[in-house]
Amino acid sequence: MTFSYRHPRPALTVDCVVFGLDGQELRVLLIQRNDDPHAGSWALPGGFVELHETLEQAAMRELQEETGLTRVYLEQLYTFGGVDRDPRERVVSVAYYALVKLSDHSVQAATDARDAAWFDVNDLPSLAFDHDAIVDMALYRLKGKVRYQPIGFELLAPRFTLSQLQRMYETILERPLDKRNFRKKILAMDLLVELDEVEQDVAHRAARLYRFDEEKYRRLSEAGFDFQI
Amino acid sequence: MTFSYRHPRPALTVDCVVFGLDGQELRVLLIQRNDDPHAGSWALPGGFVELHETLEQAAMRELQEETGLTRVYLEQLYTFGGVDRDPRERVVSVAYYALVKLSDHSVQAATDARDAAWFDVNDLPSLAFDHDAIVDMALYRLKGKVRYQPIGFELLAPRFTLSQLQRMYETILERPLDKRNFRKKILAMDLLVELDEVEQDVAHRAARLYRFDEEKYRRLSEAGFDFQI
DNA sequence: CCAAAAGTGTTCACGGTACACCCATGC
DNA sequence: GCATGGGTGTACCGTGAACACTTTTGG
Repeated sequence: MTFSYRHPRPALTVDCVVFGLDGQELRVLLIQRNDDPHAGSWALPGGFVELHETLEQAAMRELQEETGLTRVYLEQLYTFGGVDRDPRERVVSVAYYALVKLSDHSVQAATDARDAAWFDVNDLPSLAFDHDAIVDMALYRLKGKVRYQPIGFELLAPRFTLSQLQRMYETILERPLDKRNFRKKILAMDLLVELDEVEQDVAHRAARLYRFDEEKYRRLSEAGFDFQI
Repeated sequence: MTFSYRHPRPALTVDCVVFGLDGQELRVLLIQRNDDPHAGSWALPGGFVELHETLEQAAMRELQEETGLTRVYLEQLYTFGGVDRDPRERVVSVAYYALVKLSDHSVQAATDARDAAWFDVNDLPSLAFDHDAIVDMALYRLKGKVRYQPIGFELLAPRFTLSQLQRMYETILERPLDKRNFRKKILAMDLLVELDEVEQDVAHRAARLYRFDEEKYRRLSEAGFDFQI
């Protein structure tokens, strides 16, 4: 079966840059291509947009199919429309970036998938198509956005220590932050809820756990509050 | 002649939100649709992406064809992929926003075009498709971006007074700025070149003219300088 | 001489930054 | 008892915000 149109059309795809935080490293989830072009190369998960689904739904579906991931934080990044992005034909791709909690078991499974793997963002293989440029832009966006929107929490477990939170910012921003100033500032925003729990199984004084109060953040930001690291 | 594909494809279009500054008003350029759907409605200029052109080239071409505009500042905004955006079939649209100098003669011509007109951004007719949402997002982006990137100059004549510059920011940000603080801050950035000219034909003390030093801005921002209003 | 906008400095409050030591825990 | 990170306060400085009068020019 074929589909005919009066004018030629570009193919439309979505591609996802999935970020995860592994200790002190920011990682990106890549899949290994089975088919040409670029068979064997690493590439971003993604695929063709179906007629019945929105772009975001397409991105979610491809992530699920190719990496097993569900319920990730997803945000549109940019649409790449270079004429020669794909050697076969004209393909326009709407790129998304996603933030996932590597503490989730669902992600652990994907990590073991034979054709999907996490790579240190500073040590990526060269990627198929223009996917290097897409990753670069995603990283740039993440670095910018994490400072004035509380999206970084999407990379952490629901309960975290202040040190983990600080390490997350240091990793993404690629610069050290002062411990006392960081705690003063983040606690002054009054968006963290101090839990009655501490870290377990650490070989030193156990740190207090906190969670991010999303509900309160929503209320405050509607009232004009500006998150800022 | 028809074009056939093994899988169905969404149509791909570009739409442009063109902003211009007319004294104290921020305006948007709209065109009146000749054909159904929404014949007679006002809509954003835009149209189908051809295979041989990039998305940005498509946006430029449509602007030229429908409004006569050339050499505008153009930036990708967002890609709208709702399933029912267009009643005829699935259409995905890459939206751009543009900033133009209403002082340009080329723009004056477009203003007179029988089916293109400038509207006060706070008094728009209801628009075809989801174009209201596109304008809303463009406005939101403009308000955010103008504060930390010197794109506002794209709305002014090449030579401008400090009062005109301040009015531009007040119009976009929709809040008054303090004259002395504004001048102190903008001059401290040292990105304006004081010209040996003053305003002409005004019924009061003539103001000094300045121009924006793009070259210097480029150099400084590569060195990490942050523009900020 | 009057109307209209141009042009110009100082003070204060607040937030960012720099900086070092004691504490709790597990081994 | 020692190694490891957890947890805490103060002083200084620079930037943002508030604020009012004199000057220039054309009509």
